[in-house]
Amino acid sequence: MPDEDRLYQSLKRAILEQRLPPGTRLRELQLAELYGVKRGTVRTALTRLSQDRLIRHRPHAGAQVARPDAGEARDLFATRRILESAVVRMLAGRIDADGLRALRRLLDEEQQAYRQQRPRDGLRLSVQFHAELARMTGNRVVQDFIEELLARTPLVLLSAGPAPRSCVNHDHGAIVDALERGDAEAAERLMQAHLDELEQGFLQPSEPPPADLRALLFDDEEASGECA
Amino acid sequence: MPDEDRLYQSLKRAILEQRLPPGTRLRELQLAELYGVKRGTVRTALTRLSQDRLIRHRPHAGAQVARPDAGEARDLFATRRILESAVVRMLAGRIDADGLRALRRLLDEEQQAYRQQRPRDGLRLSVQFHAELARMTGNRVVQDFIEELLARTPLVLLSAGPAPRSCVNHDHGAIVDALERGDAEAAERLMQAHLDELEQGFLQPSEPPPADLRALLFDDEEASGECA
DNA sequence: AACGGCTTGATTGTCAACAATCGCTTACGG
DNA sequence: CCGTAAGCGATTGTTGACAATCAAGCCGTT
Repeated sequence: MPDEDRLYQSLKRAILEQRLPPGTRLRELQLAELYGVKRGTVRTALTRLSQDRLIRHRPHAGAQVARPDAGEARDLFATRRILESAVVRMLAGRIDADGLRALRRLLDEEQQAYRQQRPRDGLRLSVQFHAELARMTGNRVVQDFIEELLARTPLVLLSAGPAPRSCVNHDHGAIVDALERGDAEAAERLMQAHLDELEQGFLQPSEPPPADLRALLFDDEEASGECA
Repeated sequence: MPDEDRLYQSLKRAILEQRLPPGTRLRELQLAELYGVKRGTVRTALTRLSQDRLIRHRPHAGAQVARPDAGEARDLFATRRILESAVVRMLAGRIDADGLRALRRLLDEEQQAYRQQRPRDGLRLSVQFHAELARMTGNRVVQDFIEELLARTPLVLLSAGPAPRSCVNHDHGAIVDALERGDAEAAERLMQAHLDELEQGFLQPSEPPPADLRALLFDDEEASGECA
């Protein structure tokens, strides 16, 4: 079933890249036509996304991209602090030269993307940095949890304040330095501060009008958008 | 859709209570007849369980209860240590009298169940103790993660060694005492030790023959079984 | 003009029949 | 006797049609 997985991955990625704002209505027939699949396929993909808490699925009311409230945002960031602190604690000192090189390469690409006004790529690389840290622990369970939280993070950010968040001054570099020194405490502290900063980027709620889907969904390889 | 949720919850609970051994084949038609629902209903329930990693779903090969390997067992326990340490750290000193009373009541019931040779109830109450701790943090994200890990724990235990695990000498009481004293460090240490103990209950692998399902699934309110 | 009920269109949920695939048995040849 | 390949039964995957439900607009009454 490559069809269903394609759809699932595509929607998940669209949410992760902040192309699908919270509250966006997802109509089965519309998605089926857009992706050239049957409605049943759409249905199971939506079931899976619902289980991931990325969409809300109320009986007979259809599916819409999840719109987490402030409480969920708080809980989600608290959980990220717990898990990602543990990740850097595990990694400190134990990471090898190849790993450090890979992380620094991501850092470079990320900063370059932001400098060149490609904030979408920047966001993607920033997320990838966190995912890569989790992957390096070798703990698949932690990795899966963190990836789930990474996918939900754009939703809590966009639900809380309007637009282009996560253009924070990236202190990812300092974390890598601490990892290289084997300074677990500093790495933990820096990671927590980093996540605090991200969380504090909150603003007052707003209501973004859900636009047409086609442009949002089939943008997988395009770059566009500005960064405030 | 109460039907589909009923099935999902029932299967999940059967796995949690170790009534469904790892590797048990779950045939769609069979489940549909057992629960008096249509096959489509079974199908979406299985999709959800698969997303929870409680079952394995290979195309055209059907669904079976997940059979996690030793690596997954290690990762799962490591993750439980991370999350549940954080839970008791958050709770230490901040838990109120009502909370302490509720926990101690669970402890009593649990010990009583084991003393009265009702290991199934004991297991259920033991799991409930961990779930209750997570709930008390007020962090729904952490709570959901821990509940997912609790559901998967029986699978990694049964996949690694044969039968009636988790009849460990329960040191839950000491954890509650530390929480009452507000001794976060001790609570963390005790929780880690407790989980270590559980993990060390491993034995060599074995192959339990998947028996008939009806007896296993519709045992929701019955008590039976012995404890080695 | 405000209100309530009704009709209608759109959307989701359900179902049963059909198609595809897999594992196993069986038959055959070496 | 062993290995191999074809056939078969069982199981899963897919599809289109139908039923149920909801939201919105319309109409008539007060």
